[in-house]
Amino acid sequence: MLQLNFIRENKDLVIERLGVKNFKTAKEDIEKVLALDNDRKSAQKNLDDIKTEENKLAKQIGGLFKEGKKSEAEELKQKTATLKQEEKQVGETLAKIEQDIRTLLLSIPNIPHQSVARGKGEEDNEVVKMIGEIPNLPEDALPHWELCAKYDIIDFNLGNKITGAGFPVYKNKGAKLQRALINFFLDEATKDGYMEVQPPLMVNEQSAMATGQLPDKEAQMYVIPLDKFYMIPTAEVPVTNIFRDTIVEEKEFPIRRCAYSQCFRREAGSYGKDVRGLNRLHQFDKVEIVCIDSPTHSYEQLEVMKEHVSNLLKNLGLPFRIVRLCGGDISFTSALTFDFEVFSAAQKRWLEVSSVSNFESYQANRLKVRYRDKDGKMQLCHTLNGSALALPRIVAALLENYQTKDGIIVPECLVPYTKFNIIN
RNA sequence: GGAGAGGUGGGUGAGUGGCUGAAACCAACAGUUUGCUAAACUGUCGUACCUAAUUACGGGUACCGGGGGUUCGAAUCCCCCCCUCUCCGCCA
Repeated sequence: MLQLNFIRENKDLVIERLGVKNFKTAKEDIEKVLALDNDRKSAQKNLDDIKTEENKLAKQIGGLFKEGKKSEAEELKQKTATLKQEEKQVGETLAKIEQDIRTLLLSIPNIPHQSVARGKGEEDNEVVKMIGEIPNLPEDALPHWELCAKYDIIDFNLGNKITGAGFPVYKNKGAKLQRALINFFLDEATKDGYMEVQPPLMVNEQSAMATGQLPDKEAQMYVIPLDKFYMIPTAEVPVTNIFRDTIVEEKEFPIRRCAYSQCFRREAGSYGKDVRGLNRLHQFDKVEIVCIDSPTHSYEQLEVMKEHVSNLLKNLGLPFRIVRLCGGDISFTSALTFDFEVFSAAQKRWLEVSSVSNFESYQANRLKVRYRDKDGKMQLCHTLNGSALALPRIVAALLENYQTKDGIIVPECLVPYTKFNIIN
């Protein structure tokens, strides 16, 4: 969430920038939260004064008891009764105000970076780069779901039986290809300085809150009701939460982590061609990279991460484009996001395979990840993350783009991992 | 799942109702000493919020796993929850 002090000092900017995100109630909400904060301050002062008085009296009473002046002590005790009542009242008022502030702050999205343009949605995103050649496939080229059946490498019907739609079973070379991609991505991330971690696949409420999945995206997660756990929609959640409530050293920057995890998403409201085959699944594999750095260096890190993702796609030989998300499409918690989309040549569609974002201090404020700056002051860190990469759509593009009449050619960089160079 | 023990500042660890925001030690930082290193000595050494002030000397409040209670007063007593350890049970 946004820092209240920042909002107070940059009120107009915040309102203007929230407008870019099409956040309708920006002006009211910001004014309301500042008004509530003023109320909070006076209530706080009030409460502190009452407590000061109580503390003084308590000391006096203690002293009187020691001197054996019982009756005087009893007299003072009477005085504390009214104070305690006041304290209770003011305390309740304060607690309510604080709760209101928190609820309101949680409902206000992050403000977008200066480079983020206004826009309604996907259609207003800006393509900033396009790399690679779009392959010329013959007219009878098959979409990946048909290739999966033809070579018996991914079985959607089997998954339907075992669990339901969106939970495919990978078989034979399909399963091996998955494993190869995961290892390739992890090795590349390690080479670029990301320490590998294996996080839990379920998280508690606090973790989901800290990275911003809760409260507003609860419907996108699978919930384990008995234990109040959430299946992770991305490794971003557990990996970023590694740093929750910690103070890191400036000399540790940039902190880089990578993790392979399976991701679980309910994808409520998706339909049609979007969910065909591997295009949108409820369970999928992904390697995630996470970075934590100081506010002065976070945007450099964003570039470094974009470079990492670009290199992966270049190695795989997939044509891709980098898209800067507009205000209408960027996520609630992000300040700046670049999507990477590969061209899936048989479907003739661009598929999002990575999303690289700088959250600035928005997540860090909930996470309480801080560092001490040069003046010894506590500062919130900036957090960033990106997919590197999400598997299913990569697989879809690989299958479609590399299909030949003899089978599907495996890109060179993967052969050391798959130990085969064609799927037939 | 059952029984017991325990959770204190960056770390170790003292503290069972007021003199404890918290001893001591270690680490860290600054300084003195020194040809250099080490040692020794001196000082600093939590966070958040409120308030005063305004670029610097303050005052107050809260926080000893989390929440609630008893009390004039709680790290200390009581209740609930979470976590860790030991033993038993179960199990990959």
